[in-house]
Amino acid sequence: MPPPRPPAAEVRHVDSRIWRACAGSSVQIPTVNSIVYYFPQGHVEQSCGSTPLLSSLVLSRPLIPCVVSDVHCLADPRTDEVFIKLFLVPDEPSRLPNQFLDVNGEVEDPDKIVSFAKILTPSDANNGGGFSVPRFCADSIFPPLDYNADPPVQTLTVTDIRGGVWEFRHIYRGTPRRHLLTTGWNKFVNQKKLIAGDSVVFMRDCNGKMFIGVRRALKRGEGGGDSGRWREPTGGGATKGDGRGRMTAEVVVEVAERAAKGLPFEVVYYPRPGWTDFVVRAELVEAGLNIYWAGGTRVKMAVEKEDSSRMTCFQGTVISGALSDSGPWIGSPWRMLLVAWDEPDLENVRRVNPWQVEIATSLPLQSSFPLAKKSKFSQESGLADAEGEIMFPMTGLTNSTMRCQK
Amino acid sequence: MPPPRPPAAEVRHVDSRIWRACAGSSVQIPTVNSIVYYFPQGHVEQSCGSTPLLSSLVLSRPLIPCVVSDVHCLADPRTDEVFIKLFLVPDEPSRLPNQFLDVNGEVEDPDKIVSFAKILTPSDANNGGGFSVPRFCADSIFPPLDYNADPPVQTLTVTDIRGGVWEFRHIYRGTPRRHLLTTGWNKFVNQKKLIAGDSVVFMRDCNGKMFIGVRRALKRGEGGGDSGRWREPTGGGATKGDGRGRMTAEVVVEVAERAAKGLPFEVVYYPRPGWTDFVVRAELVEAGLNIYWAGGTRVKMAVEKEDSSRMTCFQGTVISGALSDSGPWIGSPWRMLLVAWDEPDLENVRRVNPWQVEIATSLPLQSSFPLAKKSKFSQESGLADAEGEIMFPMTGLTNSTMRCQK
DNA sequence: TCTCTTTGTCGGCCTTTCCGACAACTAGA
DNA sequence: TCTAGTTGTCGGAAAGGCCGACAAAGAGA
Repeated sequence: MPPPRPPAAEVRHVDSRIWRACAGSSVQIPTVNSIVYYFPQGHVEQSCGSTPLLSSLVLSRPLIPCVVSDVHCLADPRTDEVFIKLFLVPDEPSRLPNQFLDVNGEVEDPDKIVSFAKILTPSDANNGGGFSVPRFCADSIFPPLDYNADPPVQTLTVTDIRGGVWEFRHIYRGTPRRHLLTTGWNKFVNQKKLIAGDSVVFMRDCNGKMFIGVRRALKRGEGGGDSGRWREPTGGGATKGDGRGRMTAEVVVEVAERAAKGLPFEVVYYPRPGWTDFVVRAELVEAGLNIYWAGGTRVKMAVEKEDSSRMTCFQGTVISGALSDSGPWIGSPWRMLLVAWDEPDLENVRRVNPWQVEIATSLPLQSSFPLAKKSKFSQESGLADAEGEIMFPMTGLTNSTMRCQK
Repeated sequence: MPPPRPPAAEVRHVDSRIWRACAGSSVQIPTVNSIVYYFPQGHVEQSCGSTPLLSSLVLSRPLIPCVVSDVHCLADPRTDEVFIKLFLVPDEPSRLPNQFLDVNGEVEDPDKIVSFAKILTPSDANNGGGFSVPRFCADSIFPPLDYNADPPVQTLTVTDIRGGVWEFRHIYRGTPRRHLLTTGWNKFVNQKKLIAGDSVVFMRDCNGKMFIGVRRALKRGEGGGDSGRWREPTGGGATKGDGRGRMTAEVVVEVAERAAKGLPFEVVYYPRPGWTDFVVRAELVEAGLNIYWAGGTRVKMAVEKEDSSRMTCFQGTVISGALSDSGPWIGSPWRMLLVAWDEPDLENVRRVNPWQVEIATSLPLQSSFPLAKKSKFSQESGLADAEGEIMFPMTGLTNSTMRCQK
């Protein structure tokens, strides 16, 4: 087989199903012509550099209804990170068709892509060449092994987000038996410059063709707190930070100005775990704002457990829930809820958006929060505190199960 | 960079300059609309299987003038071997434009490709991963090394004939210092299934872009004699023979019949070292046939030294030189010359074509046979005896120098 | 809390490949 | 024939990578 081809230097358009699987099943892609709200305040949170100076016009419009005129699913040609570019036209909300694609929705997609993500352990990323394949991944994504063979082994041919083809030897061995990727894995790790804490996503489409994507872990300094259990404790050569995924303050100012003036504009969104989306489906926002968030209201929110790959539903109590009446953004609903979480780990994520939480019912939690509704909360499953610092990562195993703790 | 891509299964069209460098600088590509002679007798020599039975029509036309209507420079998708497909229309010779492309011609091509071929030693092909780079190759083809570094080292990015990209680490080290390819080389050898005796061709175009091609050594049983100094003495797993490059007797019969009837036809020619071309520029043939080859005429011919990569010019004396007056091909000029070579190694290549030799002058040999005229003899630099058996390989170093021995 | 399953990590060992040393060979004087 | 330069081959050494063993962590009872 021929050797590596030089990667195309330009940004690459990605199949939206592959894109969604790479971004994580919790990310939603707005559909063209749907109605959304753009929150310049949330946009500013994700900018890098000094806090931008915004005009009074922008500050007077904390949420701007828009029609989505186009959606580009893209991948960074250098890092393989997926991101999305939204083309938005400010508009008065009207009841046009308003829907989000939803990979976990009730409507079964015949072209559905199954996927599985795993955070790389140090053994996966650093040691001489192996990847421990979780059983569920081997069973649900990889082609069936011949377990009569000794040892059972196969070669996987997998396409990455740039169209590059990789081969991995998949073997089932050891005592106790486990699935491993050996030959070819090390090359992939080195080529993609993966380190412990990054994730890989294995995907399989309806034809059995396999794909692989990567998700970079958050870097130190880019978000608050240590972003993963395997992240290097200090940045001794492990920091790869480059500001990617952050827009400059200047760009945000320009975008917010255009939006406030009613001019068409574009925004780029990197589906980083822990980043709160600043373009949200109008329906969802309105539902959140129609609720009177009295102090003492019990709420729940789906997040990642810090030391786990599973999604967990935390509960808390609303302390206050009124529109901002001070600071630059008077009347803004952005992070209007102040919540006291039952879980002490969440103490520094007390300010959230109303559409990120759901009122906790007294019904059994499992049934009031079925798996099929996971996506309802997924787009805001990352949290940030009032300073926009990220508190914990969404490590995003796509096989994550939703469970609400008592 | 992305990993191996599966090779395209179809035959690949190749840039004619790359093609020429891979085939060896001694091979000429006829140009479209040029006049050539087709020799069915030479075509038969290269067929495999039983000797085909030819009609009296074919036998009565040992050389057929044709116009070249199209030329396809191609590469075998499996072996990377280059070959050429000629589309020929039988015609009476007329003085149309008649020229051959000539890479070594006097006219300097601004897009010229420089190339260097080397026969793989066992160390190059078998051992763990190294390739000894001849100094001339490193100096003339590779980008300049920084000899201040210790050791001087660079990574070469090289495109193969299928468009696949390979990387080789090029290092200058050891005592005494020499150029080596290390990392990446072994993968290339394994991928291309190269063995000692095969050749690789390094090329560089005017933009500095590098290419690599392979030339398979002749296999035992496919040609006469041992075809190389490093070829395995017996076929213990080393034989890769598959008849490739040989047409079946049936195909040759069909082609020859069409040609004799004046119908357009196609021929495929593999530029294997040692194979005599059976489609020859008309001008060259006519010049050869216009000479009266009296017994005793001293002639010289450029061939490969058996134990060397250099081209050498051998001398001999014509014993007889008349058109065939017996056998099936009455009146054929094919291999009409019987020569007694000064060099005993050539004893079993006594029958050659008139256009393969040149009358030896008494002038100093070097000056009567300048480098610029090498190509004049290049298309017949391989030899075959009366049975069409190949006597010695044209190992084809493209930097070969021409020297006539005393 | 106990047990069973899953999977992260380690040291051992085998394979690959990188290296300088040496010697064979060639070209030129 | 001699000499200087080039390059093929070898064995040692280092690195890479595959392996089972063990144990830690997690899930379910």
